[in-house]
Amino acid sequence: MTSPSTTRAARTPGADDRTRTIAEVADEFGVTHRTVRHYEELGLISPERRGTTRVYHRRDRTRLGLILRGKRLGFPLEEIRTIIDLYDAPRGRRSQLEYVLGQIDERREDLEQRRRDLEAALSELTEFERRCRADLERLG
Amino acid sequence: MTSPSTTRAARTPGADDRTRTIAEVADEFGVTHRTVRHYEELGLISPERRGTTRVYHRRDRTRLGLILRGKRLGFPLEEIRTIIDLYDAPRGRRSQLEYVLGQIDERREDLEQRRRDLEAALSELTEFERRCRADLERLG
DNA sequence: CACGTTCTTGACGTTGACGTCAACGTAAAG
DNA sequence: CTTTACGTTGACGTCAACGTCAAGAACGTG
Repeated sequence: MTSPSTTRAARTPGADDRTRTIAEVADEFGVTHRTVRHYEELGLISPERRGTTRVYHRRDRTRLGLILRGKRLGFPLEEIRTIIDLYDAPRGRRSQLEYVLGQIDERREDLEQRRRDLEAALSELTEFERRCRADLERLG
Repeated sequence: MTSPSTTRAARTPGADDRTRTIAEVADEFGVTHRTVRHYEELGLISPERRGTTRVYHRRDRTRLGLILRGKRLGFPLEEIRTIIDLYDAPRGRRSQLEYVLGQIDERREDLEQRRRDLEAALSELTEFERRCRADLERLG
C-alpha cells in the first residue's frame, strides 16, 4: 500500500498521465462537472489553467479520488480538505512534523471509531440474517 | 453480538428500562431535543404519548442508537429508516423473508465497500505516518 | 394558586453539497 | 464563416438535517 501524496507520487509503469478536461475527469469519476468545480471552489483541487480552461493532471485525479472516498466514508468536504492538505503539508521543520504526526493520530482515532461502528453494524446484520434463515427453515 | 431488533429485544439483567422524557434521551445520546423530534418527523422513531407528552421506551433508545451509528457511518436519514424498518419488518411469509434476505445482501455489499474504503484510508495513514517518522529521524 | 420548569407545536433560518439555468468565449468541423 | 460542441463565470434553486425563535399547555413546588 502506497501513500496518497498528491505532489510527487511514484510513477507506476501503467499510469495514464494524459491531462484531462473537466468533462473527462467528471466522467472518469462518475460525477458532474459542477461537482468538480464545487470542489475547486472549496479549495480541494486546483487544476492548472491554460488560458481560462482547466487542465487536470494526475495529481488532481489523485485528490479527486481521495475526496470521493472521503465522501463515501461520510466526511464533510471541509474536513476532507484538511486531511488531503495534511498529506501535502510542508514537513521540513521538526515542529511541523510533530504537528502533522499529531493530526495523524486524531485522524486515526476517528477512522478507528468508524471501523468499530462498521464492524458492529456488520455483525448485527449477520446475526439478523442468521435469524431470518432460521425462520425460513421453520417454514419448511 | 446480538441483533438490534427494537421490538422484542432480549432483557439484559442490568438494562435500565425507566421511560424517559425527550430531554433525558437527548441528553443521554448527546443530541438536542430538536434532533430527536426531527427523527420522529421522518418516522425513524415513534415514542408513546401520554396526553401530548412523548414517552421514550427502551425500544426508542435502541433505535436512536442505531440512527446515530448510521449517521457516524455517513448514511442519510432516509436510508437509515429503511434499514431499521427492515429489522422490524414482518417476516411471517416466505416471500417476505426472501425480500428481507435480499435487502440484507444489499446492505452487506454497501457496508463491505465502506470497510474497504476504510481499510485503505487507514493503511495510507499508517504509511504516511511511517514516512513522517522517517523524516523526523533524519532531522536527528 | 401563582410560578418557574419542561413540554408541545408551528414556522422560519441556516449550512453543506451540489443542481440548474443564463450568458458568454473558443476552437475544430463542415 | 457559421455551426456545434465544450468551456467559463456568475447567480439562484434545492434538499437534507437540523437550529432557532415564538407562543402556548402542563406539571411539580413553595
